[in-house]
Amino acid sequence: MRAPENEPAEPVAAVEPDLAGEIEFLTVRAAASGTRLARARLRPLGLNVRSYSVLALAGSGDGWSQRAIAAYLDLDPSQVVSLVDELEAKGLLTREVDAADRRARRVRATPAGTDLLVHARQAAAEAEDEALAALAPEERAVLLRLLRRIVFAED
Amino acid sequence: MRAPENEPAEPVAAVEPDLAGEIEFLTVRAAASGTRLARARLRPLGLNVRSYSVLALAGSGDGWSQRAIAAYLDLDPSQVVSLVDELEAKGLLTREVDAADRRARRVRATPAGTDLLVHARQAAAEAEDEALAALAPEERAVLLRLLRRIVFAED
DNA sequence: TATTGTTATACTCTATAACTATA
DNA sequence: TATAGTTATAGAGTATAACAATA
Repeated sequence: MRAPENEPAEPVAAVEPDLAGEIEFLTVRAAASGTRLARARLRPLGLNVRSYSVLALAGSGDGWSQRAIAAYLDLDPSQVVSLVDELEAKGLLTREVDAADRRARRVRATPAGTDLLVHARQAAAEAEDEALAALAPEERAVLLRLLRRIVFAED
Repeated sequence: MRAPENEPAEPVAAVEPDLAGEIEFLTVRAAASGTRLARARLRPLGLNVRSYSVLALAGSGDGWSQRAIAAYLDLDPSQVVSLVDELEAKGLLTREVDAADRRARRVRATPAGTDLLVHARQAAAEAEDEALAALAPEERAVLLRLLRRIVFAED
């Protein structure tokens, strides 16, 4: 699967493929396979990757606004609405008007949501471990640091 | 954008968010923003990220089969059909029956496709450079090597 | 029997625009 | 005038199943 069987013995290409040398290409592939693994393990819990992410935020802090969730997850605020709707309908989180700013809604996990989150985090961790099986712990730490730099432009 | 404005002063969470510590989460975010940058730069050329990838393979080697393209790009073979259809209709590549295996089609870039590919590769390189602006060249090399290990399970 | 390409379908994810209620 | 949430819609990406031609 990693290489085509029909690579020519003597290349005559005017342009080399070199996609394997493009970080963008590899990042997209890594993200896709990681998402696939995570999705498979979260499905039995009734979650997908995005609803898991929202639930994880709802289960932390003291009530995220939907705007803050959208910013943190790099989603459009309109996408957060349906994710929160879905989780609220399942009784996994609550959405309450913020007394200090009545435009905003504070999203918090319910006890049931917190319980599910424990299992979901375990599932996500297993998926990550499987996706990164080729890397030693120190290498994973390096990767984590580099990705943080890209995503949050920090360090 | 990187952090919510309403992080509590004194956290009371039963479960920490910690998504920023999950490589899966960061990889998906990095892939999404990289794709966004690449898409914006490829659009004026009439390409999206996936049609660019297929064209890049068609412009290299001596005629990839659609099956090999699917395996290399981690796409379902049925998805390759419509991508090749689209590029063929634009005259950017040809699809010919393989004489040695009449089930297979050999996909090759036309001169017009090769010309466009030169500009598309430049556009992709610019998008990558923008996406990785936070990293020094040596760090990009490290990232590249780690991603290759994950995606191709090699090294 | 197995594989290549194909068609079809449904679902998930992403991008935009417009609207409402509050500030 | 700007911001938080909402609704609606369209497009891109992904997953599956079934089929014809060929091996």
